[in-house]
Amino acid sequence: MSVIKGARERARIEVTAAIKQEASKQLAAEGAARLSLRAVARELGMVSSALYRYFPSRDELLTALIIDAYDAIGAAAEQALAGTDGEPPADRWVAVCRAVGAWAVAHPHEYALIYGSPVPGYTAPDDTVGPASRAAFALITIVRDAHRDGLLQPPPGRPLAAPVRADAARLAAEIAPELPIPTIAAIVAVWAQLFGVISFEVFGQFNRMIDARREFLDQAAAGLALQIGLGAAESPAEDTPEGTIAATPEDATTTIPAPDGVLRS
Amino acid sequence: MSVIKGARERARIEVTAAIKQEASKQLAAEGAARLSLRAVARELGMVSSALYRYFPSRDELLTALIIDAYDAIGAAAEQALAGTDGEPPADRWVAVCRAVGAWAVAHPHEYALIYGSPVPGYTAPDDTVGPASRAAFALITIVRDAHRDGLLQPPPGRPLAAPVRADAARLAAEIAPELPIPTIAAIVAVWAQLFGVISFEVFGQFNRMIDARREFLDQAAAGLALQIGLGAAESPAEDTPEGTIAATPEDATTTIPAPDGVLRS
DNA sequence: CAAGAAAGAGAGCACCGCTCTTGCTTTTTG
DNA sequence: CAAAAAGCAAGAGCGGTGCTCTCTTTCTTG
Repeated sequence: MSVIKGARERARIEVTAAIKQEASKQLAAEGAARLSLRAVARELGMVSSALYRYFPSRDELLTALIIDAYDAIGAAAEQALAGTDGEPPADRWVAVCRAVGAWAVAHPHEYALIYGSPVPGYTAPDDTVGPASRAAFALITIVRDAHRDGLLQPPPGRPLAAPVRADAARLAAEIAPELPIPTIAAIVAVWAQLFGVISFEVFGQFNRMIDARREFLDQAAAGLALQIGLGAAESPAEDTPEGTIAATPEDATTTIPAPDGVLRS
Repeated sequence: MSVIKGARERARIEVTAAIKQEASKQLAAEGAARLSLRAVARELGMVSSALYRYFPSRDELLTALIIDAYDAIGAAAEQALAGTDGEPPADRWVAVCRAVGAWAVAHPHEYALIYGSPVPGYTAPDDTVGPASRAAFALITIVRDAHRDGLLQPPPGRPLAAPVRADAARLAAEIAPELPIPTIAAIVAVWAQLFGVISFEVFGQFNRMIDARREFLDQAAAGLALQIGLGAAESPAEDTPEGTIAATPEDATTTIPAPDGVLRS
């Protein structure tokens, strides 16, 4: 099936990739609102109508970029996860949260595309749900591992209301049957909350409030771990040595271009 | 100063209001992306260029709508707060969170305008910061009251990293000097987390996961209260009677129009 | 009342997404 | 192998957008 079929097919693949790449470039530079089919075509030296041979509409192009973005943030999460195999669950959790946050800050427009405001009522095409859950699965893996190793405490807080419990039970059956129901509910809540913090950071809601963005996210992530029951290890003094958490070297390119117009969102 | 100055001035005020109202209507119906100056002008029976006598650009119009939205969600929070005077802090907290969430669900496009994705790097014009903080102040009021009444516990979790502590201390001096620094930091984190949950709900990220939206938000809100140190009252059994929290009658119009195109965001 | 400021109307510019038709090339098929 | 089919680029064009400029009318004010 995956044999090369001929010059035409190969060309199609290449052109499609080029379009996606140029679109991705413009997305990163200017944001989804300013992404223009005509501009992409112009940059590629083709006429705009030719582009419709490859993507039936602008929305379809953006959907492709959405999938890429989900994949990228998922890959960032998985990569961070992979580097933390033996560590205590809370540390692994914070590491993955930090990786996700760093990706978001480094790719604000892509992040906005997937965790910003879509048209409400829009249900994502099924192609997106797979890539979309990669990041979530990375976090779930930590919890499952902790559970396997007997390091998972029950989440704090009042018992679940019945409908929430029902939802969580259904979810548990799908993704992690061995985990306690309250833990599942806590994961979902904490997952949303993590993206609340990241969104506020990326979207500038912390602007005149928090300067120490990285440290703040770490702090919040640690709090979220606690909420799931990924308690600090037995020796809380050793838990998170300041130097490790608060000052990682790879600061990289967190500066954002800061375009002109506000909105058009 | 506020004396009426003449027919012209009065007309200007009225026309400005009419424009804002029509724009608001289109925003609610179609979303910010589809809000068009020309359409607003058309609906008002004027020509599009005339509209520029009142708003110098589309962005300015949207900024006005942003302020309105902040005011509306702030008013919703304050109104919910006002009805909970004698109640235990955790209950008040949940009530305000629920009011904010209900407003967001009822006005998804307006919510997206203020808590969705702006252009990153955009710093809001100073006109917006006042209205923007109304909702936050409502939540802070609960914490201050709890503190005054001796009902505030220190927030759980590890001690603050130094830079976070510095940010929180600066914030504390501005808004609530009597509160402990860790509490301030916890409020900021929890505030962001709350909007994470609400955003996931409004933007459909919970779509195939959580059906019991309202109960889930209550559950999450209760957890957030815990994180601030607004512990459950002394009698945890009486804490949140199922009927009160889980099933409020006013379900109202939570249905979202669900437009066609996905994105254009 | 006349000068000046404010407001509306209209034309026009440079974009946008998208469609349709027209030629040309590659692939498939009789 | 030639003919038919399918894929592709190009161009023109449609209706829409935000925004600017000029011209005329209307109201305010010295």
